[in-house]
Amino acid sequence: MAAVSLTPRALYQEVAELLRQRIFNRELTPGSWIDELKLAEEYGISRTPLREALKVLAAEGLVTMKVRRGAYVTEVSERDLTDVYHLLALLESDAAGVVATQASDAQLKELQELHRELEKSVNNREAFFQINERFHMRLLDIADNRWRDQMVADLRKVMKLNRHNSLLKSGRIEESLAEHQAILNALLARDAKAAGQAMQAHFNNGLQAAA
Amino acid sequence: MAAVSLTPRALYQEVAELLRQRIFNRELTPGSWIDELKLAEEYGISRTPLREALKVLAAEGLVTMKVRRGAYVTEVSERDLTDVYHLLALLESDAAGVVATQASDAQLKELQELHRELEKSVNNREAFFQINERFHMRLLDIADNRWRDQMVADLRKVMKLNRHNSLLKSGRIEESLAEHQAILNALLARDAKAAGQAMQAHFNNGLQAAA
DNA sequence: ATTTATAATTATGAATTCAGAATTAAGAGA
DNA sequence: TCTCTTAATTCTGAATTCATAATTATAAAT
Repeated sequence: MAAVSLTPRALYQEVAELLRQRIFNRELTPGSWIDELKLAEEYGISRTPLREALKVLAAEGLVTMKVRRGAYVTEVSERDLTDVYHLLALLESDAAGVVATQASDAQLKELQELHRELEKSVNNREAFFQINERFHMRLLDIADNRWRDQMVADLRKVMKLNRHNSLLKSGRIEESLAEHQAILNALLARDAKAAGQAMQAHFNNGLQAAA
Repeated sequence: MAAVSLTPRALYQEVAELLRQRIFNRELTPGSWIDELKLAEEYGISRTPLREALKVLAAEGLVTMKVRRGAYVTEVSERDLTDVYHLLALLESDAAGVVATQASDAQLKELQELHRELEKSVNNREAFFQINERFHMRLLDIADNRWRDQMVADLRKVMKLNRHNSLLKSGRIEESLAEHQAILNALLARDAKAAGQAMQAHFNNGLQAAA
């Protein structure tokens, strides 16, 4: 049985994804030059789709194009990280507020269920991290604004450029869980303001822990 | 004297800008197919840089790529406009809060000066519109977060896809001026919360007027 | 040995060419 | 006349080729 993709992506998109992974894995490090010829040969493709992929990554901010000098992996400063984190907090807090007022009871139940799973995985850092991610994603999903989703996705990519991108330090699991509880409580109470504030607090604590 | 650009942009960027203009001018209307061959010939270039430009526009959301079917000007629904407007309000309100706390006195003076110019142009719709734009831009500039600037720029491009993108209906000039006064007052008082709320109110009124 | 000028190499940017998918047109049969 | 099949055409996606800018290497001169 052939494994044909259900929605066949264009080659340049596949390549863009491969490059993203290499950037996040630090195989391609911030500031380093991207050798088109080498990569094209490595992937067994021509430079054309590779160059198209680079343009997409440039639009995402992962790569910086210099005229007649090629593409470089973007270097993010501490300042950039602070700025991006600020925006993520803003967007997700807003999403929490929206969810508090507009989510269906069933959707809130879903989040409640995710939170229960989160509680069960306090002793498994990896699982906790994953479920935490799913909670945030599901919240955004319920808030249902594709433009915000796109922005959050892009900002998260930029965060991942940083070496210390783990917003969840090991010692923070207990605190993080408590903060999630506060968010959930506000959502269940359908208190938009409290939900936004709880999410903002969650992010503020995360940043302090990361610094 | 040759008019050589100081920072020579790549051809695909020039083309991207030309296409943006054509999209905003509704020469290329939402939903319509973009004929690569015709445009390349029209601009006297090959399809290569044109296709790269299309990928950039796709990343911006102005254009939608369909595999093996080419590029289409993105159609924005009423829902999209509401969602985008919501985010613009969120981002600019946040910027106002930041400016209230972090701007220098000189920077606040600048905004005050812009507001005075705004007051002087209540009888000139076009001038009012332009100065209004400058006020918002300068505010974002002072808030000084390049990632937010990029997001706002992209969101504004999407808003411009809509036929009724004038956020400033003729009858709204007086109200708009009053709202700006409220924003400025909060900034001068260095009241971040009030500044954010005033900006939010400004946007809320704008949307109602546009609907 | 160091510096400057020139040649060779390398890499980007863009045009051209090629392969194949999608669409349209043409034609055969009911 | 209408429908289904097949051929021709068109267009996208990708490889290849070409021109030139940028860099590196070489050589000459002081």
